[in-house]
Amino acid sequence: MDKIAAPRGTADLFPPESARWQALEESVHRIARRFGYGEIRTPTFESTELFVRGVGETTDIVEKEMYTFADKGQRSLTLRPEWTAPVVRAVLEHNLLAQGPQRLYYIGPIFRYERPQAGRYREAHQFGIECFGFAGPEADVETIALAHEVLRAHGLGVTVAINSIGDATCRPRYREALFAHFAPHRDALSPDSQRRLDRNPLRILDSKAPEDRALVASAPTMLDVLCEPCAAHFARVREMLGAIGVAYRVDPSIVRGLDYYTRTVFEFISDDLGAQSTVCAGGRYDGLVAELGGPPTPGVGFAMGLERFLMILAKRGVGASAERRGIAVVALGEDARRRVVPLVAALRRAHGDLPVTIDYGDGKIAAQFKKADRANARAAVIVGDDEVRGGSVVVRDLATRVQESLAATSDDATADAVLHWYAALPAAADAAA
RNA sequence: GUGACUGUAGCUCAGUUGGUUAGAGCGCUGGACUGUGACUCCGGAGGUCGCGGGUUCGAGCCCCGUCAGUCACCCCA
Repeated sequence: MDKIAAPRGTADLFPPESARWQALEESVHRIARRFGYGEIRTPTFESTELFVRGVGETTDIVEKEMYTFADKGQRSLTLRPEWTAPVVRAVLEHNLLAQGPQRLYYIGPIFRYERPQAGRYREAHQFGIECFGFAGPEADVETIALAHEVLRAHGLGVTVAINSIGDATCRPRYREALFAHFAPHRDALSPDSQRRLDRNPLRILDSKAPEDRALVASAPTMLDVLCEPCAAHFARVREMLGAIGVAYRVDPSIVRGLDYYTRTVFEFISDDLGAQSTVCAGGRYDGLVAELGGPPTPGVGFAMGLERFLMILAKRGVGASAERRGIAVVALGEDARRRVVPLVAALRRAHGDLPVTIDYGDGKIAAQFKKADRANARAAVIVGDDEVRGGSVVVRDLATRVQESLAATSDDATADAVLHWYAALPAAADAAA
């Protein structure tokens, strides 16, 4: 087969699926704006160095998942595997922090070289926010509240799982405590966890291996070891989440994979996603801005996987029914078709919002009605030989099958008459009943 | 990167222990009905059986490779 297919782990998008994406994107823009966030767009590729420093040299993303290439000038570039590092880079490059705290959101693709499976693709799309300049727990809560609102706005009742992974003071202590707990039982751990023990003992906590379960359950939790400022911060986060009515559950096994997180981390999890159950995840990253060469600046944010979100909505059948809307122009014969072109233009000009379609083919009237019906048009405007001769158009309500004849004069006047008639139609739901 | 399962029409799928011109439903299209969507009836188009190799007198079916999809691991949105 010499047909070229889309690369592995990528997908084409077209109607009616693309309409679901548009609806989600619009709602996400609206909600971010409502929280006072402004959109940031950054290049699709960046210097490889940005991700190595920003995400962490020993993370899986950097070690094996990046699309890295050399351009013709021998620069090493990488397709964006995540948004936080590029956003920080842009904020620093344009010195936005000089103007005070920044609330930014983004929506767009990321690229990771992974084996595709449910909810995982090589090109995926994320919506997320980054809030810079607020060290207090209010910013953590606002971030969680925004994510919560996006999910809630689409009818998902969700509980956020939260944890604190401490800061530079207490996290090293916790690593030691974990190591001390697991090391004596090294041989009893799963092979993966034996490896984690040396590289990053925190990762053992979310192991799925059954042989690890008992040891994980008896392990000390981060919350036992938190330094006093971190403990106070976490307590305030919990208190305020309760105050704004966001349901949460403390889950000490949440550790997050990227190096830059500090203190609060959280995940929104869904049962509808199979093994990739996280639809949205984030946390605080107070060290990242300085790490990338900026002034020490606290930050907190999240990333939401749009494919995963849409997957949940599809599974729940949310937003499945499209309403009947718009006008299909039916022209019978070449003469009528020619004369109807200006009328179609006038209809589209007159009312920017209604879809106006026309079939330029030679199909007979029954076929054209069928197409209009399938396309979910509400009304048809019919022009045939009789109408051309008599100076009229027939307008038909496709929901009730009731039709009438309107006088046709100038194209603009006819368009007005048609739209006036359309505006008076009963609601589609009533019409169907 | 590891493992399992699956690739037949636009879609969903049949296809007997390997055996003539590969089928169905839906969709598309023409007609019955020469200007009205449903239903019914009759006709038509649409397939290099993912691709490459092998075994065989003969492969959609068996074997190997490869590409892709699906699911899980690792990891992550």
